[in-house]
Amino acid sequence: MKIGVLLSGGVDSTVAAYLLKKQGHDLLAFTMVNHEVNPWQKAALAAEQLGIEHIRVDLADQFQTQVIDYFCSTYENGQTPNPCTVCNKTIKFGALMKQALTYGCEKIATGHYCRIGFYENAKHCLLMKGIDKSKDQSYFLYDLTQHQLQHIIFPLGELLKEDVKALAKELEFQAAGDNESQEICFIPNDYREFLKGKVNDRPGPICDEAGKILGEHRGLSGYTIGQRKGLGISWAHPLYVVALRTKDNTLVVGSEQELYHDSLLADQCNFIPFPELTSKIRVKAKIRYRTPEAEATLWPHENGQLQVVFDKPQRAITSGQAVVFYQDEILIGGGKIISYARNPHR
RNA sequence: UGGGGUGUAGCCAAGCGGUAAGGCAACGGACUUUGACUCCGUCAUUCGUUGGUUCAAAUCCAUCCACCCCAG
Repeated sequence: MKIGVLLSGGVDSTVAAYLLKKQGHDLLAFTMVNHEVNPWQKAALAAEQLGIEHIRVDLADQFQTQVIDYFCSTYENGQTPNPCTVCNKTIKFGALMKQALTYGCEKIATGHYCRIGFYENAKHCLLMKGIDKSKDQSYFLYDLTQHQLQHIIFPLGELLKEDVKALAKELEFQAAGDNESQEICFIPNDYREFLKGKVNDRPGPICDEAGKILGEHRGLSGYTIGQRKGLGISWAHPLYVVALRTKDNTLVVGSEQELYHDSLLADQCNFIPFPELTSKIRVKAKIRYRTPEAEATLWPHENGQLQVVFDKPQRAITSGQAVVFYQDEILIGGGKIISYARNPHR
């Protein structure tokens, strides 16, 4: 089979490509050029080591409008963006996949720790967690469509990260010694620096919920719900960001206890095994990557929105982030958090 | 210039004669394909000043300084 591999040159994508090649597939590597920081050299080196043809796809413009502009405007609105989910949907498994398909590839492979399942005679796909639960990246893919999933292969879905790492080392891949940390791919280090001049915000007051002024913030885009570091306020107990009020440019802080809420509202929802939610269902929901799943009930809401009611209050529900729903291994769907709320069904 | 009170790290603060707790903040690291959280580590040779008592003082005494409160 002719397969396009999305190659970054890191451990995961390199090993993914290697495994497919070993299986005898006809490979073509694709690396996108997005902005400033790009791993082109690294990817090129990996492709050379793998002995596969490498194609560079310039997606800088699309990346700018779809991901970076979204990133900045979300911060400007007092929300916290999740660029990876957007990039996966519109760039990696969007524009880049489209390109790869024009080269005659039947499938696209990446180094994600996820699995694809099938049902109804392989007419429909399921997105499932990777076997390695500590590395599972399905969260970032909740917004993919059936069409996208049908063209995807995840060679690492059945593997453990440590085995992948060991294999990379054994094969003497250049990336073998790389550390995990990626941060935001288009931002070298500090996202706050990156936003300077791109986001229109200014210093303002830091208050508690009673309105008492405790300090000054450096612009709301530098903060997110649940954040503790960087407030610069010494208090009897740690203070956390509880709300970003754009209307009066105020950062509201409070105690940890004030971060817990048992319900949220989401929109722009996507469901993978079925087109839409028509009645309530029980799921396990994740309100952010690397937070344990929590028992919850999903209720259809007006305007295609969704009410998520947790059995137990969740910490720091943040608008702009993705909520993703699971039933066992299967990713049911997800949406974008608009707000937290009081449980209306209690 | 009468009376009372307080002065311990950037902030709050324990200590009350035996050789400087803790919290917050900050900084560093770990974790991490978002932003966070979390975790680990670092952070006063010194207790407003200067003297004195004592084997030993942040702790007792005196002095001066600063700030606060009440009276004028």
